[in-house]
Amino acid sequence: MGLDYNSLLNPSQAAAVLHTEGPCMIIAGAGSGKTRVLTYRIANLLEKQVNPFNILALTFTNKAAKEMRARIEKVVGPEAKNLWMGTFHSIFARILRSEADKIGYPRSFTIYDTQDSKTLIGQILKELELDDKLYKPNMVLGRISSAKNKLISVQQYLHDPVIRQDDEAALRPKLGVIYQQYANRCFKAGAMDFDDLLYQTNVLFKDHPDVLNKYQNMFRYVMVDEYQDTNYSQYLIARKLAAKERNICVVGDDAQSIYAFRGADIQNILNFEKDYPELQVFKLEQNYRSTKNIVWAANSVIKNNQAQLRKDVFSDNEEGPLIEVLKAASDNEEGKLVANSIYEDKMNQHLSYDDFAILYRTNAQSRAMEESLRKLNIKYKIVGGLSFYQRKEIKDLVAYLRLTVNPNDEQALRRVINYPKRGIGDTTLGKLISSAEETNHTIWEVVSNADKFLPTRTANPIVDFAEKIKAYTAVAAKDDAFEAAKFIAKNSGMIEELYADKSIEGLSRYENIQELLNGIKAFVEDPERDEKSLGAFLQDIALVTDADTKDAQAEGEQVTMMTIHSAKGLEFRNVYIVGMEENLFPSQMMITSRADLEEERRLFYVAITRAEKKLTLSYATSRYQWGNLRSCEKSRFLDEIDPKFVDFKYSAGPGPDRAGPGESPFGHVFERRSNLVPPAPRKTAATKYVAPSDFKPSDTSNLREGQRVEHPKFGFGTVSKLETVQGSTKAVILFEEVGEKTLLLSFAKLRVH
DNA sequence: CCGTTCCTGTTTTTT
DNA sequence: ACAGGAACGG
Repeated sequence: MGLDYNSLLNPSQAAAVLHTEGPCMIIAGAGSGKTRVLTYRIANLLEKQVNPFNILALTFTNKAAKEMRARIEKVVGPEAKNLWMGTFHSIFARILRSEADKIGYPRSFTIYDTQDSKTLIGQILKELELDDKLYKPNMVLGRISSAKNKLISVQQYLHDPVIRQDDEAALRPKLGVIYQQYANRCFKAGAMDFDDLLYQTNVLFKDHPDVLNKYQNMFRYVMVDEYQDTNYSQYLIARKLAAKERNICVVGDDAQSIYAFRGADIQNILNFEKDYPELQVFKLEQNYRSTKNIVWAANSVIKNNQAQLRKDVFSDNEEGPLIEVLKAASDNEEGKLVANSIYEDKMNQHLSYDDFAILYRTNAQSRAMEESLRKLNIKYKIVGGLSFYQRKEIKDLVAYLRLTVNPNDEQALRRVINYPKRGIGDTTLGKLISSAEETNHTIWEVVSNADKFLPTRTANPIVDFAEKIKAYTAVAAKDDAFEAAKFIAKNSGMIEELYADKSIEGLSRYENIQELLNGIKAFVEDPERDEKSLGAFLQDIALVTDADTKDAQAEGEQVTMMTIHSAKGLEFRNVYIVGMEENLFPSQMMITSRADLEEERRLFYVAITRAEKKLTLSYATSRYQWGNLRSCEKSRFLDEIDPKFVDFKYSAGPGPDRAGPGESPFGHVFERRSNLVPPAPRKTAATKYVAPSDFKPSDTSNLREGQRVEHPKFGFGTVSKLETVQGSTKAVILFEEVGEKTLLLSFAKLRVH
């Protein structure tokens, strides 16, 4: 065919595409045609008669992989189907599956999702009788996860003096023991968590050079997308695979690194330069996506970060409108302003709702937006949040399927051993578990031989259950995934149970099960799948996220709503970034260290650069949080945008607010004084105290006993006692609603009346 | 063993 | 506000 890359691409893009042999790094600014370059680069390799089976392309999401494969197919035809393309997790899950026996796992190992992991950790904490105030499953899992991502084994963890000191200093000396237990239990259950998929791949490659050799010969060309978001474990896999041919190409943008919390390490970019001194670097700096104003605004924000590679992103597009900033009195009003703005822009400029996206920092923010959009009859879809596969009824059926494929799967077994109810309660389960511990058997071994461990009376239902599962396993061995799942759904009694529930929720649960079965049917009927077993299906869905599925079933025009994290790699004509407030964006958890704050700023940069034509930012001066109203300050990030590119629009209030960004650091103080902006309605003002949005603490240094004060949380009260100990003053205050409280004046926010 | 009520923590992001 | 877990009574 002979593609003329020089006419299809700009000079730096073309250079990156034409470089095929040896290591290369492409620094790709936002909107600089990165996917285009990757697509043509692969097309170029195929044109040079490289076998598609010899090309490995690792992407960040399944969706990105799917998209790229489709684009390559358009250029080179059906050959594209044979490329190895997918996320690190899905590609190496597939490889681990075929090599499982070499590292002692069953071929049909289960993949534990985050919930499974947390539940298991909770169980271990209970068994070890540890204080769950000190050891929070979330935090423990985070610690284990980061150890695995740095390839620290259980043994290393237990013996490393630095780690031990850290844990002891944090008053959590048992973390190593928990890690050990957790790893043991996963192994016994034939289960890997997300991090294991990478960790065990490293183990496999390290302990079995012959296996590594096989894949080195297979993947003669390795490409890694979103390289700035890889962790050490991923970095090492890529490096090992490419060690022989050294044909490795990584693509990334340090300014868009937003997954440090998950172990991503910018260090990997620097490591890369050390590992491959002969490295060729290509910089893509022209942004084709956004208007000049958007690109300039984004640049002015990211300039505030210290840690970054030098890069000059520019745009030759039109200048476009200024960045609009909306100020609202409450989260609900923010929703209204955004919904109205979307409606107006759509009508005035004849756009489709598909052209709009609303981005936020946390999933919880979607609610206020949803309500406002519904009121204006604007259709929307939410990407992310809890996915289809996280619904209770789906997890229940999937647990049956998992158990069928891998009876040792402890979390699946616990989930369904008494669902539908069959008289196996907590006490019995407890006995089963302790029997398993004592006799060093897996729980399944005890369950399937329950009559040997328990009196007949309690053993009977358990034996029946085990027989059922064995029967399912037999069915799954000879039938495809759909036939097996259909049989299991019926035979387990789940269908019957859900069908009997005629409530609205019950109906939807029933429909969800049908939908899952339909999904399995589609999986089995897909002509491009070579394996149609239940095990293959489970492997597939374990790594599918909501962001991957939802988009496929796009129905009509819809506004898209999602977190900024899930918006990565996407683009929309008009973008709204909502909740631009201190402690929300940047998140409260991220403002204590410079590195964290810089990651938040990169996140803001990612958000800004999603927009093609128009960007709107919004914030609210008060917001419901945990059921009560809090007042909020506007985000420091708003002040970081060069004011030249910003147009401030306020919803209401005393004319234009003159305290523009950058001009007055005290802007918000004046804003709060305006009583013309009413706070959101206080529904329960009579019974429950709500802090007014203009609450401002007074100076309490002259506080006297008997004075009446107001507290943002406790409401009104009277000072009954004051005492000073070691320079700090304590006040005992009798509140009208919550009774007596002792507060430290230096911390308490009090308003004197 | 099962169902109810009460209490708790949750909201940072995801493969 | 809300869900999920613990505690308690039947």
